[in-house]
This record gives sequence, C-alpha cells and structure tokens, in this order.
Amino acid sequence: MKEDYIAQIRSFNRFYTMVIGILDKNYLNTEFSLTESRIMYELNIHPEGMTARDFIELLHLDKGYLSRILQQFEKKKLIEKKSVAHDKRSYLLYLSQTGKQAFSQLNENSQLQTEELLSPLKEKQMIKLIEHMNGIRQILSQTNI
Amino acid sequence: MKEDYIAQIRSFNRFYTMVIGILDKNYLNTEFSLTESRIMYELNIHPEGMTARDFIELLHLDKGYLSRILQQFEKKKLIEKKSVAHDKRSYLLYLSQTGKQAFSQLNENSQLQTEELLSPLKEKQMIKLIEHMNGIRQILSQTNI
DNA sequence: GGATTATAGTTGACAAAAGCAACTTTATTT
DNA sequence: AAATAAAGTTGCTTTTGTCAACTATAATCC
Repeated sequence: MKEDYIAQIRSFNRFYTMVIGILDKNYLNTEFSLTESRIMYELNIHPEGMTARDFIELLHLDKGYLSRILQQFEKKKLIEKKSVAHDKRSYLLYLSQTGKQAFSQLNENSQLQTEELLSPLKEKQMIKLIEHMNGIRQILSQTNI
Repeated sequence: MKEDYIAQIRSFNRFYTMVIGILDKNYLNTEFSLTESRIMYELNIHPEGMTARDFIELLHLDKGYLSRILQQFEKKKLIEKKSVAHDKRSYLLYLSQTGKQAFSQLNENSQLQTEELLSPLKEKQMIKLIEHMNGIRQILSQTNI
C-alpha cells in the first residue's frame, strides 16, 4: 500500500530530524546560528557573489530577517558589498578575508564533530552510507522537493 | 580520505535539512508547532502514558518550555493527566479523545502532503527509497547518534 | 530516622529566531 | 510619464526556546 510507504518515509524523516538535530547541537556553542552558518556556507561556495534575493530563494528566508543578519555580518566585517552594475537596488555579497577565516573555522569544527560521531563506522560502512545517501538524492531529484 | 566521506555526508545533511524543511512547512498552517506535533505523535504511540521527563529525554526539550506546552494541551483538553502510583511529583500523560482526534487529523494531513510531494515516484522507486533509508538507519544505529 | 541531596515539574524573566507589513529607492511595464 | 513591481530596510510583533529560582516529593546517607 502506498500509505505504508509514505508512513515509512515519514518515520525516516522523524529519525533523521533527530540526527540532524544532534549534529547541529554544536552550533549552539559558536557565535553563529544555524541560519547564519548556512549563509556563510553559501557565500563560501559562491565566490562570484550573491544578492540578498539569492539567499531568500535558496534558504527560504524572510527578507527582513535576512537583512538584519547581513547587517550584523557587515558590522563584524565578515562580508563585503559591491553594488550591482545595472541595478542600484541590490548588492553582490562576498566573504571578506575575515569572513573566509571565520567560515573555515566553523566548517572545520562541524567536520570534526561529524567525524567524531561517525567514528565507530568502518570505511566500508561509510561508503555504503554515502551510497544510500546518493541514492536518496537521486530518487528525490525526480520530485518537486 | 575520511574527510571526503564526512564532507559528502554533511552535504547530504544540508540537502535533507531542506527536504524536511519543505515537508514541515505545512505545519505553519496548523494549530500545532512542529514540537507540539512531535509531542502529540509520541503520546499517540505511547498509549501506556508518558511523563514529562520522558519527553525531555526523547525530544531534548527544556523542561520549562515543555511544561508550558503541556499546560496548553491541558487547557485545550487534548491530554489527560493521571498521577503516578508511587511518585506524587509526576504524572502520566495520555491523549484524550479530543487529542486522539486532533492527532489523527494532523497525521492525515502530513501523510497526504508527503504523499503528494512524492507522487511523481513509481512504486519501484519508492521501494528503493525506503531501502536506502533503512540502510542509513541501520548503519547509523552503530554510532552514538 | 532525620538531615542532605536529588528529581519532577512550575513559574518568571528573558533572549533568540522568525515573520509581517509599511516604507524608500530604483527598475520595469504599459 | 504614470503605474506597477522588485530589492532591500525598518519597526513591530509573535513564536520558540533558554535559564535560573522555586515548590514539592523522593532517595540517599550517615
């Protein structure tokens, strides 16, 4: 029955919500919230610059909320603004040197923490885990998610 | 390299955070928050009753926060309290008839919404998806997650 | 068995995270 | 040129979550 499949998938979602929750716990001790970290992450992988709009669409953020986060980032000199050529309303945002450093620190911590939690796994299991993850991504890519 | 595996796993986590986020969006239109829904869910699968402490451990909630949520639930007559035999400090909590009904509604909506998002998938893909999910659960069960 | 310590849950005060709507400025459409 | 739309900001509010102090009961330990 289709409902059973869905129920199982929802069960996995509940389970994985907890997994992600545990992995995210350590953000609580850092200077960045989860959302701020995601913004930093996106800035890092987009060295060509991003606009506020890009973030709003990518991370589904409220524009007022985002605006304030970016203001903070600016105050802390984590980002740099560059006005867009033909549109004076928006800016391209980049990580500054300080920002790159901060992100790198953040990223490393998160990497280490994940590594530690997964340390009981043998290499073979880790490879299997990643295969499953890629399988899920591939299947879900056919939906509207 | 181990770091590469970890990086891939973290990448999946970011991806799946979005998936869960999309699936959870519809809670915004209901009378229950995500946390409240999780509490209702747990109450539903534990007809033998649960104490506040159980929730705190299971869902990692602050006890003050939980206390207030449960007060609300009581006011709405969604739950019933029964004092524990040999401990006057705690209560066993159950869904009331009203609560069961409310949960059932909630559950059905969530089921339908998930079903809709996954509707492009053929049965075979859904089975494969669930296999991957079970694979992940099984592997992660060997860690401290 | 009485003092001490621990646990369950409540309450008050507060902070962080997020959402909403009105607004300004610049672009686009008609 | 006027009307409409879009990008981002600001003020205000709500929701969500945290922390510490407190009450009442239970468990532990001389």
